[in-house]
Amino acid sequence: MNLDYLQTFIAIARESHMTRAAEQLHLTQPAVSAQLSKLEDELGQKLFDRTSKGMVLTEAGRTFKVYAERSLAAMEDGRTALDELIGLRSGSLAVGGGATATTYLLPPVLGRFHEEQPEIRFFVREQSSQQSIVDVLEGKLDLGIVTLPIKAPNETREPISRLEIVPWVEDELRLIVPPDHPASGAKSFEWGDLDGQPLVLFEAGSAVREIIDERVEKAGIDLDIVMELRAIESIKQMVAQGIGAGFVSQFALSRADEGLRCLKDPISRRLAIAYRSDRTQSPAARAFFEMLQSQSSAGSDSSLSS
Amino acid sequence: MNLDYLQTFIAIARESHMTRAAEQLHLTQPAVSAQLSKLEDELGQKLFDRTSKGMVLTEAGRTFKVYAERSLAAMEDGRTALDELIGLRSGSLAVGGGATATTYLLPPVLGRFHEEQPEIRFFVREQSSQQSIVDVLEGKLDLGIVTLPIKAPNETREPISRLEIVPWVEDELRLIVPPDHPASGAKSFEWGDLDGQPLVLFEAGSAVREIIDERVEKAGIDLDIVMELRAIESIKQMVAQGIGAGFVSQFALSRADEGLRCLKDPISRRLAIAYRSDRTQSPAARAFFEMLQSQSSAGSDSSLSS
DNA sequence: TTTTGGTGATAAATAATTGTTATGGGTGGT
DNA sequence: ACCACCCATAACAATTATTTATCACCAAAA
Repeated sequence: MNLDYLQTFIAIARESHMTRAAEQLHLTQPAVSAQLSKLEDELGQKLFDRTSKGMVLTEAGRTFKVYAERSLAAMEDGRTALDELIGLRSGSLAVGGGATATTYLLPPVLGRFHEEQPEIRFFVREQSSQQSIVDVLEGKLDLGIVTLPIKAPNETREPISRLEIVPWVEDELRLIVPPDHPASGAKSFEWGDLDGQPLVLFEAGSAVREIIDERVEKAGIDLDIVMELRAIESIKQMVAQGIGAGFVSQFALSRADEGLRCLKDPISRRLAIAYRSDRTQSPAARAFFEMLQSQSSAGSDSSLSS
Repeated sequence: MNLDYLQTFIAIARESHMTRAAEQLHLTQPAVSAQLSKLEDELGQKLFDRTSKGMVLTEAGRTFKVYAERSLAAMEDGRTALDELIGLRSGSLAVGGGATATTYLLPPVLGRFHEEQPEIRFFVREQSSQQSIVDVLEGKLDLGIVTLPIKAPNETREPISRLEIVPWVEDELRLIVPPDHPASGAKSFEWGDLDGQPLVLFEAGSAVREIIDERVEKAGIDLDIVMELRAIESIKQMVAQGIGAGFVSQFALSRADEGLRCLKDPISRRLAIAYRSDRTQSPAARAFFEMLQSQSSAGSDSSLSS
């Protein structure tokens, strides 16, 4: 059963005239005649009475017309819905990332995107890079903002082969210290300065924590970790309260020169965008991905709010 | 665009597997593949991501699926609606007729029909035979109960050629007189008896009145028409009140032997069923027509209530 | 009455679509 | 490295749709 038949049927009903309907449909009259006959055969009932003046709907025809129009309208709506997806006039976007990304990097970009495409709905999930990778592989996320290097996950059976990792922005971790700390006001620090000092760190398992742990081990010092937290703002508050020093992303600091840098060996990390290259990206995801990339190259300042 | 494509699309989405979908559809895998490709080409977007494990809906696919199902459901509903028409589980029926038919003849038949086909809706219109003919020709009525002979109408441009007139029941007009009338209790009358007598008759233009007028003229007598009415019951009431004698259909009388007959030349008329033979009769109309015919042959008694 | 103009239906040839069989490329598991 | 399974593609066959030309029919006009 062809939907064109329904279109033809509707046209004949509208015109009450087969030849005129044929012209409108850019078909010849015999073609229309054949289409209608097939439709009638398939439905088992005559839809029109043929008169010398034209076509008159039978009761069956009047009854069926409603449903034919409904069916065609549904298809038309479907086409429109797909066009809206492409035109970013509808659709949704799921993005995952760590605390730094979701708290400081994504909001300005999301704000700008939302301004341009107000009809797109967002889902932003703060979670570990590992979890973001898994979710991207399983299709739960369109895009994941992760810290490099990534480790292959073992919690999923999805193949990792087509996971695309595109480097995004470079981040540097800075040491922040309480106001009454000896190093307060300094521009830099060395690992030896931290030996035995009380520290407030991200909880184990986070990407930031792993970087710190690795550096600490290399420096051969002992840390006095007095607190493990999940939120950057919490760490900043704890440090301000004098509980200890802590490491946070440069993007979490209001001024670019804030925080102490490790001069000899800057604690840098690269954030990347992860997605499945073997899955069709929704138009919204593609558009947002491109905005992410243009933002990273344009604004090298810490806020990214350009 | 073929509706089978939508069916195929739905099947693939349901199975997440093209080959399995093909089996269910009794097609080969390449056929299904081609259908999906055509659908995707027509919509301008990929509906599935092809993986080594099977098919995964894209956002476009998820979006479109809703509309595809809606379109298919509408067609299915349309088929069901047509089947219900045939099975007399839905539909409507418009019948027109004169006072005798709509008041005394149709009710018992309609009652029986409604008992058998309770889902059919009726429209019964009491009007002149002329108007019924016009309405049948214009498609406003499925069937018309008319008094023979019919005259060609000139109020419509519809061709009269295909108007089918099927004789139905024979009716006899009887004279009814007031209780204190000299002829009260008699079985018959002659036209001479009515000369100068007060009479209560149907209004001019009705089929019954035309028959009476014709006979009166032939008999060469003068009538004292004191009242013209439209409803049979009104005439009976007026006669009962002693206002004058009147003519009514035998079917309007409770007993078959009631009323006075014109022995020498019974005032008979034939009622007929009119319909357009060049229009498809709805299943309900056909069924009702057949019931009308079987009733007329079966019950020759005055009530037709068998 | 015959004629004429307009209706949709039909026949035959052609065009387009659809389906099948056979095969290939790619991916993931053994 | 191979195998099994997925879908895509190619070539051919079958089916379906469309066009052109023509017909039968009806109604209105001559």
